[in-house]
Amino acid sequence: MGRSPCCEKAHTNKGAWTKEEDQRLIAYIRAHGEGCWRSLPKAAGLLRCGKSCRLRWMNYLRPDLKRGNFTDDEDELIIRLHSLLGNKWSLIAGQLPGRTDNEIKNYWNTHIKRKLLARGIDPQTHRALLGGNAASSGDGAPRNKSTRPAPPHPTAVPAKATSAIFAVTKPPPVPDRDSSDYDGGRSSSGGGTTTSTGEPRCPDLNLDLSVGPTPSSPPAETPTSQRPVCLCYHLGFRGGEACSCQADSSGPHEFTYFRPLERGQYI
DNA sequence: AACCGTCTCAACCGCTCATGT
DNA sequence: TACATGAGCGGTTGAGACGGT
Repeated sequence: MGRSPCCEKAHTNKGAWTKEEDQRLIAYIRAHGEGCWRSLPKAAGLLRCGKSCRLRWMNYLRPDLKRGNFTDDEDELIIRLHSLLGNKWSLIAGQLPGRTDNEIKNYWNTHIKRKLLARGIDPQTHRALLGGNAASSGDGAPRNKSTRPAPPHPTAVPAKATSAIFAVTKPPPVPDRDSSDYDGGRSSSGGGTTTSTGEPRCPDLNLDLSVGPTPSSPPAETPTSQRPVCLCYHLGFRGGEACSCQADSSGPHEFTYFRPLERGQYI
């Protein structure tokens, strides 16, 4: 629709990446960082579309990726985050160091949906399934080509509002492009969820739920209803486990805490 | 061993959003 | 302000792996 293709498709490879292509991409990014994806393939001598290079790097080649099975804790965290955020895979991935949005999305579709259904929970709404027909609401039949996109998540933030509402409290910018969580400002790797050492950074759960511009001026007696919300607490992490929001409350935000979820409780 | 159905996950596609001019 | 461009996101696809018969 009037938009030029992202690359000259006639001269690009498609399908699985070869080892040689991987090596070229890795070598190029090591030498030059993740610059302009559009021009990267040519510069790196790859017959690939820039998007394809980015995807390959983000989902497979990044050195900080955690390969292997998801742990039960990760399962539960994904479920809880999904109940809050809906299909915002990049946001969810941002809370799981070393995991990619694509990986989580696949894992959700292949494992967690089924797990929730087995628990009698609708994977889209996170509510108890009613009777026998609830499984029809976009359940574990991802291969059905007639499957329509799931309806908007009842508890999720509307897609358009995400950027305004979830103004993630970011750490200071790190100029080092080697640190693979660099994302140029908005990325699937999650607004800097991990440190360069791979440590989880719970402060990134300090999602600012206030509508409108990210608060930048000092809050003079911020009304409770307008305070940022600490989701760590809601997710059951407050109090030293992984959340440092409380410590951050000396900063510009004074957090409002959601009551934590109880065992077996979903939103 | 061969066939077939199912599952998994890397990759693609089309769209939206952010940014620059 | 409007438009162009590039980056990123989420849904979908398809090849290969796997398990059952």
